[in-house]
Amino acid sequence: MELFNTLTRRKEKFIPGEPGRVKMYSCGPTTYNFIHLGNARALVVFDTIRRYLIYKGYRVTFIQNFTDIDDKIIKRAREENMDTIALAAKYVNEYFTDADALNVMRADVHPKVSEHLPEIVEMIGRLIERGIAYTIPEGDVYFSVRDFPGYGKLSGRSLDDMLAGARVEVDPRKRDAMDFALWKSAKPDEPAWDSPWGPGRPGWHIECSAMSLKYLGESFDIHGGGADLIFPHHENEIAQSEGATGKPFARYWVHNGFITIREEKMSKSIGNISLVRDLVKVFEPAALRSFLLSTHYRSQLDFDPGKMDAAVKGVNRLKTCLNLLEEGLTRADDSVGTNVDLEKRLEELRERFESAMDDDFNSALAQAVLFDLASEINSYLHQTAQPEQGILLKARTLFTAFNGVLGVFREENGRIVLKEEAGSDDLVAQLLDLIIGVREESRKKKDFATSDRIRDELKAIGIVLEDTPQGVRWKRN
RNA sequence: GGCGGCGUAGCCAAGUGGCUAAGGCGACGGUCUGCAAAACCGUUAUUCGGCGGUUCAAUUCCGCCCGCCGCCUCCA
Repeated sequence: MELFNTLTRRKEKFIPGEPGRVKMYSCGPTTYNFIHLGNARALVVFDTIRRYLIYKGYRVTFIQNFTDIDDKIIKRAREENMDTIALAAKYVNEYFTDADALNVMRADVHPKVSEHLPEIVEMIGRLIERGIAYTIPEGDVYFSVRDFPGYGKLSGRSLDDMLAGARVEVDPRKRDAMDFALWKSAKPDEPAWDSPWGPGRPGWHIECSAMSLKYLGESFDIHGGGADLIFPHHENEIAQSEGATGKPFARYWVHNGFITIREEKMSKSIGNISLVRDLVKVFEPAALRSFLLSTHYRSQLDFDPGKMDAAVKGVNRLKTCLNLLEEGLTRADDSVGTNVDLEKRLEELRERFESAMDDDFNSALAQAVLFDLASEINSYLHQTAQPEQGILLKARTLFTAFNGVLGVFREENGRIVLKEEAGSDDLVAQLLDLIIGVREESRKKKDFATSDRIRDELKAIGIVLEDTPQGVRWKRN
């Protein structure tokens, strides 16, 4: 298995620090709002990577933090006249609603900054002791980039380059313009925590260093996040962690590309931020997830409602296949001879899927294999009146295995579930049975005017009827 | 200014120094159907932005040019 490592800027063979075990950390959201499509991409990308590692048999420990202490939260809380912790807690809950909708697995631990102040303070103290952080009279603590030799190694730039291109006004209290805050002293009405340097709050970057250290140790395998985090966030994390422990931090750095909306950068000023909350009202999560995985994770991905059509249709094709497969199983026979040819092709599909994912998690190619599997299944079912049970079960197992990695469809007890919502289903089903029965009578009498009218009008309210040799099928559109 | 990416069929999107350039959507023809739908079968890039170079051979490597985009500031 190979993955692209931002640190070395090339694909590398993946060798975990401990055989059979993978420790990974991904930067989670700052909880001051609902998550948007860009957050969703990062979530889905790292969830898929994690799922594939599990598929490969690794024991994976996955940590994703919540930044629940932050300037943006303070600002938002003021606007809403809320307590910062309460506001952050609210959006942590909202986060789970959206992440669950996207079929993103929960992390093993979702640590919050607010619950790790002692660890953070401890780490800052260590950096001061080691002489790579310093305090100023106001109570702020800064990291001294000149005292950490490797600064810039992740983003591939030198301190001098950065200074030349710096656009921010330099705080004269810093020793170097690139020094960044580890601890910010509190202004009068800001939330504050005690520390040896006075009341204040942690800087943005130190939390990930402190929490990854606590849950994964000094060195771990994969650290991920959006490409925008490479600098300064991840660069600073490396400086803090390696500065404090003297050990190499994460071995592999994985970054996902950005999402644009209709070819435009997603930003507040353009006003084109797409919230997951709104998107799932329009598109089913399976289609969103399929869309997010239809491009390689490092590439930029353009979201356009029009482009979602292909994803929606594609997912429908997969769903139809799953339904045909289940139907095929009801008329399958276990006494028919084995289909050696198909069995061989299924095995080839598994190999193709794995080599796609082994190659820097090429989910676009992996999805193509899933579509090929659907074609194989449909084709077999089409040409076989009496399908063989064993091969169908194998095909279903394979489909489920692929889906288990891509996470397109929800699964319960190892089986894919397609029903999006329950509820009134029983009544709807009964009414439809009734209507379909009446329509069948018209069809028998060749009263096609009536039968077509029923079909057309059902279609208008979102119910599609399909007449098949196995009877009438209906589905919601 | 510094760093990086991209340009493959109508759209989205993989990919490879030489073997039929994946897959999805769309379109077209056929099978099935009372008609549809779904599914199946087939067609849809002699060609991979342009120009040069390396090579027996380049879409794939190198150079230049054109076009597009991202990061360098809070941001997934």
